[in-house]
Amino acid sequence: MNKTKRKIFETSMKLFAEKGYDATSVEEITATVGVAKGTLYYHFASKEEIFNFLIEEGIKLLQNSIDIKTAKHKNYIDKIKSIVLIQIKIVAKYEDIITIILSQFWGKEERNKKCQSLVYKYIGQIEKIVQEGIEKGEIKKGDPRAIASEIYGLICSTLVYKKREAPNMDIMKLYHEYENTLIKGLKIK
Amino acid sequence: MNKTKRKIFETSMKLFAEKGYDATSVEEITATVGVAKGTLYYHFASKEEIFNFLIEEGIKLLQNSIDIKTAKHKNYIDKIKSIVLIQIKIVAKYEDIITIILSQFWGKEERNKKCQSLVYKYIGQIEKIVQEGIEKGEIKKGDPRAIASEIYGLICSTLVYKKREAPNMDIMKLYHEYENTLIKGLKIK
DNA sequence: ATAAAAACTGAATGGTAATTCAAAAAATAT
DNA sequence: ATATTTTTTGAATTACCATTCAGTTTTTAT
Repeated sequence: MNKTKRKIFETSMKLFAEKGYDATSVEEITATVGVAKGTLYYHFASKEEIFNFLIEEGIKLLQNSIDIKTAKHKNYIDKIKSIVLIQIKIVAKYEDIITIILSQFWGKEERNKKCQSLVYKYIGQIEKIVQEGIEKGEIKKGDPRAIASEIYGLICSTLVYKKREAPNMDIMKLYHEYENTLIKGLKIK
Repeated sequence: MNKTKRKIFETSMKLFAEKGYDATSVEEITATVGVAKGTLYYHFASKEEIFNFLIEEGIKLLQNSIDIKTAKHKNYIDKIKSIVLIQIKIVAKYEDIITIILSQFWGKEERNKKCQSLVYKYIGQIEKIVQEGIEKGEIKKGDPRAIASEIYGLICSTLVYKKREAPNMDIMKLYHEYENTLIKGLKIK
């Protein structure tokens, strides 16, 4: 990706997270980057295209991490543990992109739906792991859909915690809290 | 509240939830209700005022329920249980208002900040209960802030679950899932 | 029935925003 | 050095949108 294009992309991400998609104008993006409006339209077909680009990047982050890390573990509780930990790490590192996903997930506009389908795909992946874990008798019986939503909800919990609490929260401490509550409940006996 | 005013309020709520605040025009609100634009401005000073009204209503819903229900229980685990159950019920009943709170919580605009301060007040209330429960030795030791965020996060989990799964989800079934995971982890022993 | 207050109207105002495009500048190839 | 392609510019276009207000209709009180 071109240097200018990357700058436009990163600035958009920052502004979308701070002000929301609609409240961020193309004018403001280009003024912040220091280029003319036309330059943005040379690199991206529209404001919407920047958004789509962004969401795809964000979900890739989550999904790739899951694929790689969960494969390492044989035990299903360990797989879940690694998902929970990765989620916290991603929130800490890519706060802006996660903020955008969480704020744009709701609603029925085209933009929202794109976001939803990507998030659902992600939750589906968690669900599948939970499902298998239950089948193998490693995870306590329950509704995999509900459990997957609960695990995904920790992304929201973590971001709220971070925004409320501290810019430099203790990742491992938070992870152990989740391990002691939600994850403990998933274990058999 | 006047009949017309209520209609404007309810229509705004529905549209804000569906399309987001910025993407919903005053034109669209009044056209849906079937009144002239001026009527909206007779009842509300601005679009922003409708929003503030809405957020306050939403948080009152959560907060009043907590005040009433938690007071009924002496045991702290039971207090937490009742919060978790109320949250699910409120998401089921007032989906629109919760959608708006979850989508408008993020960001640094005036509107977002109003939302944040109200949500933080709500989480603070949960935190206080968790704190007391730990002090009395009824809840397992841990960071009350993290646990409170985790409990609040169940609102997000529930709404995601509802939007993904079913318009008429089984409230008690979902509650028992949360009871079996997160809440179980809070118990001593 | 009349006066006063409340509710409603919709055209006009002022502003902002996304997108286009013809021309200029910069980079690259010949 | 010249031609060609890529990148950048910013004024112009088109559209929409929140808010105002002078005037009208409806409701309420006397």
